[in-house]
Amino acid sequence: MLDKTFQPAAIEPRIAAEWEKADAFKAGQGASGGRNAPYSIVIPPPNVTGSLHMGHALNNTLQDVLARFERMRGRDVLWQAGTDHAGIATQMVVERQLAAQNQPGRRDLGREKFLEKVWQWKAESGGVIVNQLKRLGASCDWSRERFTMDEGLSRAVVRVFVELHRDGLIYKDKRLVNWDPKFQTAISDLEVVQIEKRGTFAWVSGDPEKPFDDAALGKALGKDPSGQMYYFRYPLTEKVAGYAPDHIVVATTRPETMLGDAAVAVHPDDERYAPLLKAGAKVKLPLVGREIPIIADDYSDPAKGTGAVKITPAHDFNDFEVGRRHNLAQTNVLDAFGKINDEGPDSYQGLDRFEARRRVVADIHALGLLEKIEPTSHTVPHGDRSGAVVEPWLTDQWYVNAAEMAKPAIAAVKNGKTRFVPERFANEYFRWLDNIQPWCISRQLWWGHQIPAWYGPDGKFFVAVDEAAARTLAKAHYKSDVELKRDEDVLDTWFSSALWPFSTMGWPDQTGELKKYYPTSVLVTGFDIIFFWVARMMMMGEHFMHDVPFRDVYIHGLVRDGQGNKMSKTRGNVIDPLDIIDGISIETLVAKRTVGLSKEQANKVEKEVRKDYPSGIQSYGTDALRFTMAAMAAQGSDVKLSIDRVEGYRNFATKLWNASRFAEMNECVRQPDFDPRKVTQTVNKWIIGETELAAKAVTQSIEAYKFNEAAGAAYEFVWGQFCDWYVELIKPLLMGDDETAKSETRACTAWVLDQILKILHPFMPFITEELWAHMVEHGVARRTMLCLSEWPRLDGLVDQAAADEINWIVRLVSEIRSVRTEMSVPAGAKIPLVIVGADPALRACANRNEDTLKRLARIDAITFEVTAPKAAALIVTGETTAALPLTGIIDMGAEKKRLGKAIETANSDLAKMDAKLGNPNFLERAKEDAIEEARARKAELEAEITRFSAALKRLA
RNA sequence: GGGCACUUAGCUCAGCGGUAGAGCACUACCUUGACAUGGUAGGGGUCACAGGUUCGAUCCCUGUAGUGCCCACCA
Repeated sequence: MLDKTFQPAAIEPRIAAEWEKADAFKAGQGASGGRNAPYSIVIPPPNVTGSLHMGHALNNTLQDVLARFERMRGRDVLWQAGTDHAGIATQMVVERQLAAQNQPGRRDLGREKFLEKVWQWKAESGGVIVNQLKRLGASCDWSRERFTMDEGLSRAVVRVFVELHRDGLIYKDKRLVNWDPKFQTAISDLEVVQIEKRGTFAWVSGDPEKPFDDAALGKALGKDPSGQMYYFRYPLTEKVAGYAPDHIVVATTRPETMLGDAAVAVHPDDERYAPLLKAGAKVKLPLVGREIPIIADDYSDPAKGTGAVKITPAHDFNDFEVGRRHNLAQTNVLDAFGKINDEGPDSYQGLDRFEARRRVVADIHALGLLEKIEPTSHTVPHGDRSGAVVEPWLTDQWYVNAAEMAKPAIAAVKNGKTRFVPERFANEYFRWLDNIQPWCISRQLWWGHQIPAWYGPDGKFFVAVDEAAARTLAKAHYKSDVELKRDEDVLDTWFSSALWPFSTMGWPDQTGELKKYYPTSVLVTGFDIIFFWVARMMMMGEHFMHDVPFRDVYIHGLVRDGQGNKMSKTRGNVIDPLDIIDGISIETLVAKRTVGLSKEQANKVEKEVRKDYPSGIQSYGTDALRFTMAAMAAQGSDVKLSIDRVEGYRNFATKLWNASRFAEMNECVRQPDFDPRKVTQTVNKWIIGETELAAKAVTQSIEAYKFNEAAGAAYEFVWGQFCDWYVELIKPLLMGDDETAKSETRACTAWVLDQILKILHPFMPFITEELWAHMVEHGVARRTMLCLSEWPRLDGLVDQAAADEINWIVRLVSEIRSVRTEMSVPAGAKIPLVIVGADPALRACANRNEDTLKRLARIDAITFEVTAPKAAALIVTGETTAALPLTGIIDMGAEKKRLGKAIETANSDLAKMDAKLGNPNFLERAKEDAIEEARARKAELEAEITRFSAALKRLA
């Protein structure tokens, strides 16, 4: 027997173990033994350092819905699992751990020893995320789990690098990169986040009221030196005729970069500075003493600042270009840590860039060359991982010619080889690829794929798959053996991720998997990594596989909290999926949400948490969480997750559980020879037809990636049709003495329940698998697990006459109940029902369903009359008129009011129809259906009004 | 500065050229033999605003306002 309430915790581990034991998700099978077409998905590999968050829950629920659905449809499903080595993130985690354990740090250990530690960490803690994904019920083929740094994938990475280099698509270049001084590595454009800074301090030279002293300097440059615009006077080396001042004023938000200035640029047409250009004037760079030219360049915008702009080719992307045009020196004044290097004046060397900023401003002021300070608002680039302000820095790095590789990637989406769902994300994809910059792929880290380039003594490098091959190349070049040194840098983590769809399938070997499963069917991912990952997989896939990596790209939104806020640690609103699944006490929850926060933040968060969850979070189970995710995943919108919603779907699971208990108690046992086409009972014909419609709706919605509609259709059918009506309608049959009808109904209920379990399985795999297995006790032993059973393919089962009859009952019962409530008839009281003016067919129908009507509407006797009795409440549904004679019970006033209101509503609707049908244009131009519908509605309303009016008259 | 979305019930959101929907919340009644994590009935919306197209607009178009996101730039 099933327990009275559904306890997810009691069944989930057992079901998961059974799936695993049966190798249920292994690629190469399916509901029909994998004979059908392959269906493949590669998982967006979570960071190996990661732990499950709501984004994973959403992402993997959607993938799992697809995988389970297609597996049941008989497709040979490969859902490729694995994790990403996550360069910076992992290196950080391990470094932090070493520090926490007072062990020697990364640099003390040296590269080799440190990497050993990382691998050790990976072996011990790298499996967390995978186990958490399993708890979600993700039906990946776990036997094929891969890691971006395992041997095969590393081989693919090297191969790709060597070939792209050979083809000129990877090259080494010295140019400005986004340099992260905290991690001392280059990062790509995508890893830079812009953060808005707004200053407040203002000061103007020569104002005796406001001297610019140390205190003022502290205010201007205090904690965060961003947000202020500084105007410096650069003295001219000599007086220029036609130009009054003895200096030129330039503005900057990064004063320390002036140490590397190479010129001052003005617009060639800017008349203010024309004399300076004509005279070939120069300025003497303060603090440094270098003479630098005043140049003419279109880059200068006369409307911005003073119209004269300082040019620092080594520390600004625009200035770099200007410098190239004018052949200016690239003076790099910063070292890898963001400190002033030996190119700076002696007294500045070794100063941190922000400290140097203060000093430059103070020193310029001391020289009387500070003109003014204005508050400004500008965005400052930060490293997305480190949070540090990123510096444009001049170094040698490896680049991918992304513009070239983007061409086929763009074409593939343009010509429909790959389709974005929702479509509008294709535009974003194009917009980025159309303007793509070279992709900086080298990182000055240790954890990652080391770049396969070896340097000879003269700095010439040889790119090859391994050192032996490099040596061969070197020997050919130098005509002798020389010592080679491997490039120390590693590749951007996204470089290996970009190969994921084919590297996991064994490339560069020509494997059976590649042949069968590439291109993959669909990629399911969030919009935040369209550029990082999707676009790059497209480039690599097109280049190396000569085909797109996936047919469809389904883009889902972000998971936010119930109010639509981003989940964030400091806000304290991060909901852990496992807490919803397992439940968590309020004390533990508070502790968890406040860990690592400042005291002030922690207090605030604690207050919020205690308000939102006074008694913690109870255990709702995986199925409820998954169903919530699917039900909320409307295309193109974020998912706002509220616990209330999860609770509602947990209740749905309980409802399903109890409906199954009902079936069990009534010995509704699955019959192998049950044929849904051959049932005789109207109610059974009806529910079978409804089952077909529901199955079709769910199927079509999943096919269209409309997860919310699929979940909604299943929910409505199970609760609104099966539980609310079918189960109630069959009770008289199950308790009656017509044995034939009874046994048919039992078999039919079992059959419908089977279809329900199948339809719900992609969304709620645990409870459905459990119920499916449970039915074995009383029925025919299941030959397969539900996850490998066949998806319902139902057709031609809708019986319109049966549907009409059941709908008639449903309407009549609902109407009677409504009147009972309105007339304040006690819920338990049984009352008579009079059907008025029934024709033989209606009379037969009512007789057929006598027991049902009596039971559901609490009727004690049904009689037929030509006219409605006096002192009765009138009911009108469609063609049927019925009356509830409520002598002694009925409140005449209430009934009059009710009838009056009904007439009023009907009249107002009728007026609308009349207006519509009275409009000649409508009759002339509207579609035939619309006109027919309006006419039918008008007739219906008129009939209602007539009958209600008659009733009202009788009461008066 | 450029682009893209969004604005529908108290809240969170679906939907759609032709009677406005769900979940939660709310009100009343009900422990009836699956289920109180339940049942029954109900209240609640000029579908942001203004124009236009159309026989007909919550839906299509234009504009306005507000909100969110992405990209770029900053002297």
